[in-house]
Amino acid sequence: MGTKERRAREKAQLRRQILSAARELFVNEGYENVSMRKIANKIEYSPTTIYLYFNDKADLLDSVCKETLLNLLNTLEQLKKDISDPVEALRKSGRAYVEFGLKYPQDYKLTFVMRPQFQKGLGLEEGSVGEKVFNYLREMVSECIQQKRFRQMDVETTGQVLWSAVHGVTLLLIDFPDFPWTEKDKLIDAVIHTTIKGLKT
Amino acid sequence: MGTKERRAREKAQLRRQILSAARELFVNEGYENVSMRKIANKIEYSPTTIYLYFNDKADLLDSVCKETLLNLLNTLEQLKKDISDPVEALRKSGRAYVEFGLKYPQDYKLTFVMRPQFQKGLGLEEGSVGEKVFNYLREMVSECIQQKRFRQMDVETTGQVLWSAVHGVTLLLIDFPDFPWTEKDKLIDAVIHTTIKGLKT
DNA sequence: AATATAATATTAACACTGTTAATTTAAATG
DNA sequence: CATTTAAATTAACAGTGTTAATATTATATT
Repeated sequence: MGTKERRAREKAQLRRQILSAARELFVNEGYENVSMRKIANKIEYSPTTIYLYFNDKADLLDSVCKETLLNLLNTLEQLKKDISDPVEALRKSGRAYVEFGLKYPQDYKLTFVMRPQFQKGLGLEEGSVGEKVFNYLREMVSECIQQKRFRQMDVETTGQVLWSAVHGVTLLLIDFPDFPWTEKDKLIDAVIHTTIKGLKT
Repeated sequence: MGTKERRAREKAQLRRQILSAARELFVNEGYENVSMRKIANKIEYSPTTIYLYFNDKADLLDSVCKETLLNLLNTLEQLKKDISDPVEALRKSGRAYVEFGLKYPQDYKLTFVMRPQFQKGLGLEEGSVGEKVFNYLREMVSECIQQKRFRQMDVETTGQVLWSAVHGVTLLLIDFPDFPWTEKDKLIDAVIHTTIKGLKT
């Protein structure tokens, strides 16, 4: 009686196939310039088939973004293991965050800029992957404050300040590639260093 | 013989009319959701008339953004006059920048996020308004460094760090309005304060 | 094995989109 | 009034997201 399971597996597989085609197109050509028909062509199905697996184009975007966040979360949690000093861990995490954004610039913009524009519910709800990412940040910050390495500002605000800094530099580097930036690595380090210095006791 | 001038005036006026209709629609409904036909309806002309005044939709976006930048520049330069202390001026400018973004969130996103996506040339070229805005930042930062109020980092990097911080917090507040942010003013102050503290000697 | 049932995929259609080319209307000049 | 020039319009094209109705395929039942 494994037919049902097999069908479910097959369905899930096509779903993934659609998702990966969508991601590739979104990333390469931009969300706006990708049509359902293009995605359908890529997977060699009719356009309407997609609607059997996703509600609409925004839902497709949602699912792509969810994957991106999971990806980011994994990257960050890999990193935490090897570092004991909380400030150093935060520094490295900040770097990893920005580098992730620059490695997958379109994914990053899709997730943190486009998605909120199309899907009002911000994707940081209870239990969401987005929330997990922010919780990761919370924990690290909390550690720094508890160990009195940071001045006694509340965890939330401190975390949000850090997020602002890395989010800002990531987007600027993505959106204005032709701007005469300081050497990229130097700038990223300067942003993180400055912010952390500003947070210290 | 003033007919020629009158015609030119009329032409300029219609141009402005199109521009302001476009801005209003872009801002209220989002660039993507505004069609040329919608703009045309609003000004009670046929859609194709717009093409006599602008190359295409992206050009329209460009012109709207240029106005926004001019608006921002004015806001900032107003402010500079009344403040002698350069660090204080920078702090106030940062605040004004973020507040400008929050006051016209759609304009801000249009200018600093959407536009670069649609129009590759970043709008910060020689002589552009965008360049003027960044020059404003350069000058203030330069003052702070010369007066040894900031540590001796190069002006470019320092400016870019500041821009990252204010850009980041502005966009986060715009894009995730439902996130449990620290009280808004407190967060903005924290971002600016932290960054400036991190830059000090 | 043939048939009924359910799951899956497709075709056709709707009301839109940005943009171009050809045409009409209006204004200014001779 | 006639002619030239400028401005605005209509018609059209190829494309969009999405829905409803239809066809096809695979499973379950007799």
